Amino acid sequence: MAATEPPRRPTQRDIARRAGVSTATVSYVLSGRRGGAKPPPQETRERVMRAVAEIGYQIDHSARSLRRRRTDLVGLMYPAPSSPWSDRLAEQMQAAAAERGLAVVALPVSESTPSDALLRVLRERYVDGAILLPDCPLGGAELSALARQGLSLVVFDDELRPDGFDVVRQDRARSCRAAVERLVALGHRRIGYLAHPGESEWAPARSVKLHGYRRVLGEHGIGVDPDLVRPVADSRPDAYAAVRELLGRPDPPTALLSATDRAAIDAIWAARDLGAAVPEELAVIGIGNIPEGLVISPALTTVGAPVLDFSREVARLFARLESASPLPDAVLAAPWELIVRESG
Amino acid sequence: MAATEPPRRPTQRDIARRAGVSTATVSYVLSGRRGGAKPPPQETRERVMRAVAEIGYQIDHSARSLRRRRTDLVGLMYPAPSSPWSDRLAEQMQAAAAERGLAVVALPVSESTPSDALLRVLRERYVDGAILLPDCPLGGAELSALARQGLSLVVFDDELRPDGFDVVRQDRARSCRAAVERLVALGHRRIGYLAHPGESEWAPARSVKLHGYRRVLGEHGIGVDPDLVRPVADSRPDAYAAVRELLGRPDPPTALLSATDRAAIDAIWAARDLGAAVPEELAVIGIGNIPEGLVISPALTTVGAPVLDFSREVARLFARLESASPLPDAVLAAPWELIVRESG
DNA sequence: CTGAAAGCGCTTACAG
DNA sequence: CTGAAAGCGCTTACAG
Repeated sequence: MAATEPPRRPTQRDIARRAGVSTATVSYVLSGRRGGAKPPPQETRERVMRAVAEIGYQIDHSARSLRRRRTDLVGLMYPAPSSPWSDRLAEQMQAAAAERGLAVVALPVSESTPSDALLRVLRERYVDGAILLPDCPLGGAELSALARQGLSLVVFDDELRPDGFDVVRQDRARSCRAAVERLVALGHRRIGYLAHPGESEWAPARSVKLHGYRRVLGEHGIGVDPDLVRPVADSRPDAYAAVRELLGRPDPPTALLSATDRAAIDAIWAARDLGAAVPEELAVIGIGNIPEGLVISPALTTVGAPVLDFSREVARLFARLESASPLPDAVLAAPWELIVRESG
Repeated sequence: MAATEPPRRPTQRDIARRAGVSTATVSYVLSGRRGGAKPPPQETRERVMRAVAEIGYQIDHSARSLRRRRTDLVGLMYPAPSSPWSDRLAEQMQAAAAERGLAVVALPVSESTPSDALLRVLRERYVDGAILLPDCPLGGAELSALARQGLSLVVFDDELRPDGFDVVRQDRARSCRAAVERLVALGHRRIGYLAHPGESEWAPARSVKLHGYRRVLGEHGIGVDPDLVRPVADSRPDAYAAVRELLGRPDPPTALLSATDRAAIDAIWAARDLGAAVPEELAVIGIGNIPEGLVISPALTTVGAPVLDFSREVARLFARLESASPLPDAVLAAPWELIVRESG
């Protein structure tokens, strides 16, 4: 048996030997293309393909990439956990990539382990290009440097200036403020906030939600009651418990803004279970606009992208990837909106 | 300006030239290791590192991989959409990988575009190893072939025999049947099933849920009413609408098994909104055991892994990866369980 | 202590 | 129509 045989992947030399041709011919047959010249004749192709099948040859990605100066891989980087948005984008990228024979890898960056290894995937050219969802740990200078080295990049960010890479603007801060404005306009004065865990320590550019909450309250002369700001994990019993607790206070909030739709949904459950009518006794507005917000009753008022579609952004990445000369920088507008439904 | 300058990544030759050393020395300095010999002296190291910083050099992944015969990349393949389970596994893999200086890429395979390009990531050695969650589109023969070529593989599958790769057994079929058994034992005769879209066309090995549902009903002499089997998309208004419709029938189901916890949760919402008491008037059991099942009230009875932890599986992948000689095949038991809470 | 050289597995202009 | 050869950017045994 071959049990202890050292694993060696067959190479094009093995194919060439077996088919009685040169490695050049093997390569021509496998790639199907060949400069300007005609492809090898049918007979030769068959001999090569037979050898490939018999040996079970698979091309070596590293060698091909080194030689061709491209990896045929694109990445999607996003802060973990995944969401319907990152899932959808991955799916759309994959469809577009498949048409071109490229593969897509997802690069979830965990809050807990902001792995340097993950950034190396971009820096060391594991991929030819990438789409970066908001709040990935890369600064403008670094992105420019990557772009200058030929990496194709489409970056979701509301502040960065494009510089060799494209930027997608969502105006998240504006629409988060609109949500708080709405609650204030509805007459609410005690407005709670379900924060991302650790959000209060984030850089300002990242904590647009908390920042907008504070700012709008301030503008209306409403002080921020720190007791009404609760960090809760995404989609966990935390939010439910926090809302139970908030509603049990002597001076409970009458409205809640939540950094995530999932926590907002948990909040609605909690309110319903406690017999607090939503939105009459507790108005709830989420952030993110995930599809589940449509299912709960009352339907979730939220802030987010109006449609679950990234065709433009995906098209832009591939346009950059395929363009012979560097494309001019683009700014794509994909603004978030306040989506008023029933809960607030 | 360098706007039209063709992007060229600097190489170790550029560093060598600038630092006045050979490329061998650059490589030694950068890698920090050097066969048995001592590393270059401090002064040389500094010169090299200075040149690296000034030029903004980043190593080329393809070239390094080709030479070292390893990519320092591991993959996590799973059927899209992502779930708390795939997220958690990605996070645990990433933590373990980061300790070793490796990166993790996620490989979500979409039902709609079962991309050949994605399989190439495994076949063509983009990665050194991978963990495959259940229902990835790779057969036993193919997995064995990949393993024989030296790919390290840990595969979640209830049927496959390990063969150069390790297998994690969850016994999903058994525990799905246990869920139906429970409903029958509770006296239910009209038991509906919220299926994965397209599940009835899946291969038997993949449709363990539907199959278990049918089989147990058959064993108890309960005919399967096709009207009670509804395909619904994961986490979408579908499930909510389907349950509304089912409960409006003249002969509504008194119990529901759902292929996903999310749809089960939607079902509970729908029942509550219609004033049907859960579990008294409609018992609901989900499959998957996602954390959200704990939040809804009544808490979701479900089937799934009892704890959100993949340390053993992750450790096993890295053991394979790091072992000089091929490890003997392992079968890890990580059985799903019926987790009885309140909803059914 | 350092560098010249070979070679990883491909691709591709080029010569025959 | 086909093959010999150079070279992509690294690493590493080896010679000096």
